[in-house]
Amino acid sequence: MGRPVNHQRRADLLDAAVDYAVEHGFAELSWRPVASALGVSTTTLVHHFGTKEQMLEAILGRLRERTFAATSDAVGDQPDLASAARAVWARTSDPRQSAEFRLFFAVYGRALQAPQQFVEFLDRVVADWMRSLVDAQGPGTDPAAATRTATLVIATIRGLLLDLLTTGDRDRIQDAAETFLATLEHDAPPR
Amino acid sequence: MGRPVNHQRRADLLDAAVDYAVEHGFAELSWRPVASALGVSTTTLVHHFGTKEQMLEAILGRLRERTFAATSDAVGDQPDLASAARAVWARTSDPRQSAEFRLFFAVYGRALQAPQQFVEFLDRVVADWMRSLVDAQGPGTDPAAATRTATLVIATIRGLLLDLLTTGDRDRIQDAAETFLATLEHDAPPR
DNA sequence: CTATTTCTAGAACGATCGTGCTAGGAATGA
DNA sequence: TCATTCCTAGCACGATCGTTCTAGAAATAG
Repeated sequence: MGRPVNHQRRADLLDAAVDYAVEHGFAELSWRPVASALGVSTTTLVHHFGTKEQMLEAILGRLRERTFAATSDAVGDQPDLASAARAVWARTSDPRQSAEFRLFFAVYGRALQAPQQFVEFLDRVVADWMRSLVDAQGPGTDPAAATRTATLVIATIRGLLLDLLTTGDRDRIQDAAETFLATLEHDAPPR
Repeated sequence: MGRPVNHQRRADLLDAAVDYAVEHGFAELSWRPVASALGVSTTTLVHHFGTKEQMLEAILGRLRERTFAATSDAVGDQPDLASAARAVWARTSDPRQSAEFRLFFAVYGRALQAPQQFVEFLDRVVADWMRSLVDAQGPGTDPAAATRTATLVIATIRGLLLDLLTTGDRDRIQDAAETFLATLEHDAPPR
């Protein structure tokens, strides 16, 4: 009985809030500016998200979904880890995603200083990728070697992405990425 | 004429402020709590640092000095890049420095979303290390290869450090680090 | 229609924010 | 000594913060 809950409304507001965060930065998220930009009142946001902490949680959860989905679905289509890593790097280094990754690292850095508040983000920001990249190496791979390689791929791609977002030296970083990807191709068959 | 400027006083306050930031996080830096923790008035901080933006700039500048100094001075003592990278990683992954590196990444993420405000940090956070690691490869190395290798070393170490600060899985990450360092040793002599 | 629940807005609360003003003690040169 | 400059503190200002309260419009079931 009564008016039914509109879940789509919350999802739309959340997506718009993430867009706002991508544009204006994670550090400057407060009810009033966000509400103003979204064309609603602060009360509306409070109604749908609860407290500000919960809104931040929702935003970074949605952001993690976005960034993971935007790059990980290419992994499944690749025959081996080297191809998968190459596909991930291609999508990761896409300039059209740079704003979203900037927000990603802003959230990441903040989460490292408030682990109890962003526990889910920290739990999944590495683990989701580990799972995906271990799977990409096939069931025949030695688990220890697969874990080692996946760890290295995640770290290198994120480190290179940090460099790219910092300096914008695409040529230099792409050169280094090629070198790394080449080692994956040569070492992929565990000899 | 008049009372001379006490530069040491500002330096001491700055160091204490960095300590506070390391402990309490970069996101929660405001005059009053910092002043209270340091046992001074907000007026004193304003007098020595000017605006809050200038204090943040001073803090992250000092932080970058600290983190760079704590790890880079080992580079000069090493005979080749592989040894240098190994020494850097050993210091970087030292648990006693984890709080400082957490702050480092918090600042880094925030800087990526406000590049004009943290321009000096972004200019130097990669460049200082590039210089140091290119030098470590000796004058005989091909410049392009040296740049490529230095880029990869910086990215990998920072990516692995991110993972370590996130998950704390020291064994897994150390294992991946060893693999990476081994490739440096085998490829170091440009054959 | 009525009853009930959701959605939205506006106003107001106390708290905290950065900053400016005022003023007095501390340390120097003349 | 006196004049000058630095250092420090207390206070107040306007702005913004997260949150709560009140109330009306919208959408459902009966």
